[in-house]
Amino acid sequence: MNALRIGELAELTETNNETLRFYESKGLLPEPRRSAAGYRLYGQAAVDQVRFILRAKRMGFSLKEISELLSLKIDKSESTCRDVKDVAEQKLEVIQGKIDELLRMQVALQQITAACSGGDESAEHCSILNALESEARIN
Amino acid sequence: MNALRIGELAELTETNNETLRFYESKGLLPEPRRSAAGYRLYGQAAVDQVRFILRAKRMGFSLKEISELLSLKIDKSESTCRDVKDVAEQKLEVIQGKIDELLRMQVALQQITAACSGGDESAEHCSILNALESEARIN
DNA sequence: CTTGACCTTGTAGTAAGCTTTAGGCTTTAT
DNA sequence: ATAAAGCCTAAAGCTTACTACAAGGTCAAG
Repeated sequence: MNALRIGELAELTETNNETLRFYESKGLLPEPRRSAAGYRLYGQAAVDQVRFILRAKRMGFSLKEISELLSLKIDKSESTCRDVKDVAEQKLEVIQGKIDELLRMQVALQQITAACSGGDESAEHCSILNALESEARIN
Repeated sequence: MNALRIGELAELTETNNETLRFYESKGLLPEPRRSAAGYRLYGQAAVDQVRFILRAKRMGFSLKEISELLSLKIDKSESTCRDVKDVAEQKLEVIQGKIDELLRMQVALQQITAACSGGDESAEHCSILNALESEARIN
């Protein structure tokens, strides 16, 4: 018997009932079959699909993008490998841009914190504040 | 006379009037002086501060985090050099965490896109979809 | 002296991604 | 048998970061 109720699915996938119902309402999860009492009953496919959604989310895909990915998955035979790769490569570019900017800010902050004594004296002349205040470009 | 009106500040910083007023309302920008008619008038400091905000935002800091960064700048005499350095170091940790997370996402996506032919064939066997679908941990 | 661009305030709307609340059945454990 | 735990729906609420009115005042050009 592998019929899961929503709470069990939630636990297995480390989400919660409300989020699962929300995903269903957004079309990210198909409407499951119901018990006599109207309880949602899920099988393994639902577990897989929720995990798919969560993995994609961790990759930085929005729910909208995920439903695009899911429709590629469903339409498998309709879409090409190229379609799928394009979506992923676009994501990679965005990620690279964010990394670059963070690295630049990191270097800048490291430089100014290195120049700071970090002592008990008033921050009046603290080099970090001076650096943030001044025109001195941080990147 | 380097007094800028809000539209000029917006243009210089590539934002818009509404966003600048919104930032002011959130305390990210100080209340500027006003002309006789009540128009906001800004100087160079405002240009710098808006650019600071936008840079920090591009780095992935939320507006709330940015206002913390800015408060370092403002509380000068209240705090010691150490206080300031502590906050800056905390921010560095946040930055490092974001970088790490993005790097993990990047590696995972690179691996699966590398394995994908990206060709015109049906996505039936696309390795990206398989990777996302399968139990196989991507990160 | 009026047209149009630009400014003011305040309020409301938007989008994403949930979370909470309310009121009411169902199932399970004691 | 009854109470706790779990499920149901519908709708409202929340947070972030804007964006868009509405109704009006100001200013430079022609």
